Amino acid sequence: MTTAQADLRADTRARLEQVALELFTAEGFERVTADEIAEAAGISRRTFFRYFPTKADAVWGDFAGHVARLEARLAATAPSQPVLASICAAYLEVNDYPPEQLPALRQRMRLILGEPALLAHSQLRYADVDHAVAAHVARRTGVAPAALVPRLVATSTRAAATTAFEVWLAGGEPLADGLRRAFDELAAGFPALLSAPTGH
Amino acid sequence: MTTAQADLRADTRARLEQVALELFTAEGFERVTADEIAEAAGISRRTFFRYFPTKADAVWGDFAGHVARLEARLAATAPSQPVLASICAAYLEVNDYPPEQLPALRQRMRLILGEPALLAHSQLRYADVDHAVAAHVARRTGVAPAALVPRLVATSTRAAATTAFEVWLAGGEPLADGLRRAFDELAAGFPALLSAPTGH
DNA sequence: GTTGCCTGTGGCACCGGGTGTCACTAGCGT
DNA sequence: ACGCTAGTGACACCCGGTGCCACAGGCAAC
Repeated sequence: MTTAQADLRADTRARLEQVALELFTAEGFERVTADEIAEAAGISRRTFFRYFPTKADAVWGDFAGHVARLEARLAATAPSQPVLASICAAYLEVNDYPPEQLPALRQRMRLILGEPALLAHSQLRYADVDHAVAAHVARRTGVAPAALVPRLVATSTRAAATTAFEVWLAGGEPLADGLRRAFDELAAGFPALLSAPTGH
Repeated sequence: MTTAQADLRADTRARLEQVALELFTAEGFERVTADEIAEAAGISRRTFFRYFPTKADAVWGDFAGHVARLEARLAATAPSQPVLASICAAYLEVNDYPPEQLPALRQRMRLILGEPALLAHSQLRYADVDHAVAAHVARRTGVAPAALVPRLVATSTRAAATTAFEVWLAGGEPLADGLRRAFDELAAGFPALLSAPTGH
C-alpha cells in the first residue's frame, strides 16, 4: 500500500479508476451509474463501493498521497525562505508531473472542475490541503492555525493553484507557469488592479 | 417575488426554511430526512422538493438576491476606486446585516461551514459570486473574464470573505472587522509572512 | 352558477447512490 | 483436513430526488 485508502487488490482498483474515468469523460459524471462502472470493470456494484466510498472518489487517484507529499515538502522548507514562497515551491514540486502523465491529469481535472457534482465534492478533498497549509503557516508565524491569516493564506493559495489549473485546462499556458504567475500576483497584492481602467 | 426562485406561497417557503434550519441545527444535516422536514412543516415530501431543488438549498435563504445585490454594488463602483477596494466595499455592504439578523446568519453559516455536505454544496452557490466578481475585474481591467487575474481575484476574495466568516463564527471578531482585515492582507500580499519565524 | 383554467398540492412509482448483513470462495498456514 | 482471513456477490434497505397523475380551490368569463 502507498497510503492507506481501502486497499484490497491494487490492480482491481486501478482498473476501476481507469474504467470510471473513461466513462465519466465519455458520458458525463451524472449519466454514468455505479452499476455501469462495475459491469464495465467486471465486478459487482457492491464491490465498487468497497474500493471507493463515493462515485466521486473514483476520480481522485492517490490524492491522499498527494497531500502527504505536500505536507512533507512544507515541513522540509528552509526557515530562511519566506512562507509564501515555501508554499509556492511546495505546490510547484508536488504538481511537477512528467509529460506522459499530463493527459491523464487533464482528464481528471477537466472532470473535477467541469462537473458540478465533482466540483462540490472537491471541497471536501481540498479541506485536507488547506489544513496542511494553514498548519504550516501557523508553525512558521507562531499564530494559531485557526486564526485569520493562516486560514486565509491556505484558502487563497489553494485558490491560486485551482485557478492555474483552470487556465491550464483552457489551454492558456503550462501549469507551472500559471502557478508561478498566480502566486506572484498573490504575493504582490494584485498590482494589476491599481492601474486605471483601460476603456471597455 | 423578490428574486425568481421557485415562488409558490412565500409563507410556506419561509416556514419550511425555518423548520429545516431548526432541525438541521438540532440533529445535524445528514440525520434529518426530507420527510421529517416536510412532516414538521405540515406538508408533503413532494411539496418540499417543489420549494427547494435540494435539501441543502433550504439553508440558503434568498442567496440569489444576495448575489444580485453584490453584482449591483460592483457595477455601481466609481472608476476612480481601485478594483480590489471596490470588491471589498461590495462584500462589506452586502454583508452588513442589522444586529437582529445576526443570530440567524450565524445559524446558517455554522451549518454551511460545519456540515461537510453543505460545505460541498456551497461551492455550487459560490460559483455565481465568483462569476460576478471575475466579470467585474475583467470589465475594470480590460482583460478576458476567463483569464488568470480575474479568476484569481474572484476566488481569493471569496476565500477572504469565507475566512472572515469562519473567524467570526469562532467568536474571534465582528464580521466587518474580519472582512476588512482579510482584504487588507490580500491587498498587501500577506506582509506578515515576510517576518522571521518567531520560534516554535 | 356553471364552465373553464391555473396554482398549489399529495400520492405513487421509479431511479440511483450508498450501507449493513450474510453467505461463498480461494488461499494459506498448521 | 482444519481453521482463518480477504475479497467478493447477492439482497434488502434507506434516502434524496423526479415524473406523472389526480385533485382541490380560487378566479375569471360567459
